[in-house]
Amino acid sequence: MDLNKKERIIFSAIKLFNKNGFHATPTSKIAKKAKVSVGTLFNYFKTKDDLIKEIYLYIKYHSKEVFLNHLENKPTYHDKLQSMWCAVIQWGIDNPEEFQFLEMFNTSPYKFQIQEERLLEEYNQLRETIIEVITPNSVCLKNPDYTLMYIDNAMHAATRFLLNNHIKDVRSFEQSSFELFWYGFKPSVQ
Amino acid sequence: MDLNKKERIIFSAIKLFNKNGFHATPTSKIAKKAKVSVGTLFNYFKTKDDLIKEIYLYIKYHSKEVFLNHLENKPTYHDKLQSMWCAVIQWGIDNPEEFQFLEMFNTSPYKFQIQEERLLEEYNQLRETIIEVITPNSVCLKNPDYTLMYIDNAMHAATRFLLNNHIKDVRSFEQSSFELFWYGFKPSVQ
DNA sequence: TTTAATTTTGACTAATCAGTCAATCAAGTA
DNA sequence: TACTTGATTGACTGATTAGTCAAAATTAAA
Repeated sequence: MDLNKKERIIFSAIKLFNKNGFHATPTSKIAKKAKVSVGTLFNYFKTKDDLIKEIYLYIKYHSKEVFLNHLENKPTYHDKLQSMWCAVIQWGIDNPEEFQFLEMFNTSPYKFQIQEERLLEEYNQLRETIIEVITPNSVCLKNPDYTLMYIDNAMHAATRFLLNNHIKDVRSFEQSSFELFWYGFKPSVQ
Repeated sequence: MDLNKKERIIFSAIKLFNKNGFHATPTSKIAKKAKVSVGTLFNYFKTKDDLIKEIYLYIKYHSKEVFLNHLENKPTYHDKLQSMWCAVIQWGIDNPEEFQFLEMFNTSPYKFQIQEERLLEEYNQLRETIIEVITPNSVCLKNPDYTLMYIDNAMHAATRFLLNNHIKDVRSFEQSSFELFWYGFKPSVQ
């Protein structure tokens, strides 16, 4: 089991799926891009659907620290969220292909085929932590699961905007996008 | 040109694409579900890719009023946005299949193949209106295009949550989700 | 009713694809 | 070196698919 080879297949597949979609990306092209034979690809992944789902899990496992690491060691919950906000955006900048793949996967029917216990467990831990962080806000408490999803979505939107447009000053964008997220639309009273 | 027949094909396709994805939905199945022959399907749509893109445009044209209609006739910009917020959520509830299709299409490579002048123009008008509405907020003015996308995304997130979870009291959810959007995370000072 | 024009049909085709497997290769071992 | 084990290969296959087209059905016109 050559991990290097397996990862080469995964990364080639991510790029091709992003470019052509799941339907217009034959396994033969993935294998060619990964400099591997079709036979090898099917040694490492049972089926094409399996490959797609494994890519998702791979990215999820490799990116989850991004969330958690930045919730600790900050005094206020404003700072905790802001720190996570910036970290997620930075992850998107560093891994644009993985980011785009996640967006595509999450809106596809594959999403509902994922039932990975270990992943759910780890993310449940993340869930608890974030809920703890947002607890001081009464609105959030009404429906913590919605709030969780709302946060995740807002970070994704910011990252997507940054990736699709040419933003020169990332730091400044992180700042003002978080400000909109944090203060909302109420005209600021300053 | 039987419009009824064309719409039957479109709606059958939307449902099948949502269920199985673009790649695993043969045109033969779409035709069968629409109670039409394959030949007829290809009479109305040049290719399968063409069908997919036409569905997107169809939904866009048929849903754009939802945004605009609710920005007028409200006194404050808080009320305008809230009115739009509720209208979009209601549209999602009334048209869950169209909603899901849009989400799938928007994250797919097809998105970048759309270059419909007329649509861009109509949405540009919407863009101007919303920017006018949000102008009083200084944060939004820094990057109005981001704000626009942020609003759209937040409404989508709320709708998606409502569709994927069993929310009994829609009115109350509309209220509290908009509150989070409007006031942000800052602990309310009441 | 007859004729002409238009729409619909579905069997068919050419192309493509996921996945297989016997043969080859590479690495380790004695 | 000779043998064993496991990974790799890519030509091949059976199944599936997008799209065609000549014939049939339907509609409109005369």
